[in-house]
Amino acid sequence: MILDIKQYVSEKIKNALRSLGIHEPAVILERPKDPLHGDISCNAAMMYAKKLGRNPKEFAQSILEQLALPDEFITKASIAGPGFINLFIADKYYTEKLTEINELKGNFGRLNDNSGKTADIEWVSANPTGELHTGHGRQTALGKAIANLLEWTGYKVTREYYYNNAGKQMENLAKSVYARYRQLFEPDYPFPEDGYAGDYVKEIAAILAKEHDDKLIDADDKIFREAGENWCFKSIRHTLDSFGIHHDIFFNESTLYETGKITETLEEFKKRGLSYEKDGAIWLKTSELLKNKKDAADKVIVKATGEPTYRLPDMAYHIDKLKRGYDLIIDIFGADHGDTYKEVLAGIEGLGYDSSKIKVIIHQMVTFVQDGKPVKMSKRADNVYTLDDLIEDIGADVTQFFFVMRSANTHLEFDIALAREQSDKNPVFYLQYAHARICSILRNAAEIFPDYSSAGSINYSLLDTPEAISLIKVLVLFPETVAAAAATLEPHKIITYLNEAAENYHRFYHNNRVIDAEAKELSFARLKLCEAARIVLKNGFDIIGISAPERM
RNA sequence: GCGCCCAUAGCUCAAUCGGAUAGAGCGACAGCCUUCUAAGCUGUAGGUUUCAGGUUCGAUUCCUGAUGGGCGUACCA
Repeated sequence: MILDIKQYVSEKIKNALRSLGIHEPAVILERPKDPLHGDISCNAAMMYAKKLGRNPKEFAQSILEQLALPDEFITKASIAGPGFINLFIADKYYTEKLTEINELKGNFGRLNDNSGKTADIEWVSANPTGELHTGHGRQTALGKAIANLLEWTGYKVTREYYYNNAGKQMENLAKSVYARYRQLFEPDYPFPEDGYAGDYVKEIAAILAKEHDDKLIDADDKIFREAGENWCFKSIRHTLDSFGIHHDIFFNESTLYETGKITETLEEFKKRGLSYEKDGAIWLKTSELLKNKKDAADKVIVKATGEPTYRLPDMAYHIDKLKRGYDLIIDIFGADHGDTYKEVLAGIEGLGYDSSKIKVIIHQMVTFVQDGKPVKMSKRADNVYTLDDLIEDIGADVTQFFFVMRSANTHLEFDIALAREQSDKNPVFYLQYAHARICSILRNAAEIFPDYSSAGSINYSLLDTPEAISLIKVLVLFPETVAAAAATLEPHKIITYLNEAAENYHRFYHNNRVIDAEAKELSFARLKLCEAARIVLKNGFDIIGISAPERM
């Protein structure tokens, strides 16, 4: 018996509504918060009673009569509150679901809602002008989890990094490297006022000095730019690597120039009368293109110097991504980019492209706190606390978890002291501990019951304690949790769910002795439940991007 | 000024498409280890969901306004 209980119930209620005169009934099913309200509740009576001029509770009764309960899967039904229909599902349904979990293992929770579709997610995309710092952490972690989440719903996912090694910022890096290099020979040589102050620039300069001594003092900017770029990019990739992130594509902005896509886009704007010249620059009529026209000013897309501003290549880039034919395109930015992406989307829409496939995730800023006080971890200071430092300090799992545990559109307070804590206070360990605990039991079981792994049929009906039933009910919800999290691109929903799963497991463990040499049949059933719990936790960890330790 | 985001327990945050008695963790207090991992479990205390209206059978959720905070408002990205 493998069936989707929600679909079963939904169809049944729809039929009941049809026979009561509702032509195209929409049925919304929910899981009540209170277990006393059953396993599934339906608000159809309240939704339709008014249209029919009937009392909701009385109408609920009519629906109930049409349902002909109890049946094989629904053991009990009741009407409660203002007119909810509450249904109680047979334990048998849940216990047999365990078989499904244990068979699917690492695939339990994988959906095929989007199989055959492709998605592209572009994130991090920091310019190679420095190391990744803690401010990059949130989007780095979010992108990692969201990419996983999309894969779990069936998408074939391309992970992409937009790489910009041209422009003013890079020149600035070149000048900064040059100044540091020259200072090695002339300590009084001035450092550019807005140069990159980080120590890493000195490190780059030192490498150049070691290789070339002072022979580069009159050398072209290019050599300093390249040295800087290479060093920074290597550093960024190293950080991503230690975070377990691997991009499939590093899309170099310069290719947009080389292939003529920038000029092409610009010409198209001109042709459509969406741009004009003023003060030597080319302006885009963003005030007309933006949907929210209030106070929207036109923006420069080509500076008086002839160089495009970031907007133009960004638009050409998104057009390129659209043309690649993905079903879904995701960008992740911090709140400081909140306005600019709208200009980019408005621009490409102005050129006739459909931007509805592009979903932009804007996450709010992160404050690092220690002992209740904000801690500065900015890039401006000479001694920078990098993302690498953070990972080294608290570990990749904790870093990933803390950045992903809150909804992206709310400000994140990152408690660095709590994150450092290798104890029960740390919410990551609560989850991982549950996993390690299960692994330990399974190891013990292998010794005590050598025949467990080859056991034939399992008597799941022995899983009849409230804790066991409650745990199973939570485990069964994993696939729909994945669907819900993916639908809104919110991986924190997985964490909220995993907390509930872990909590239920710990309670089960505490009240139900798993291994009992005197009660083999019961032990086997409970071990199967443990395995299922382990699978769900592990799969959830895979999505949010943390490890599943077997020992702690 | 204008735009976007946010406001929920002492603190950090959840809350299913608008659902029933708003939930966790931390902190506080009180219990549970001669049994499979106590990084665990159990209990107590803690709320006018910032405020004022509106829509609805029903609002933390949607709408309007106010207040407070974050981020933008570049010929930087």
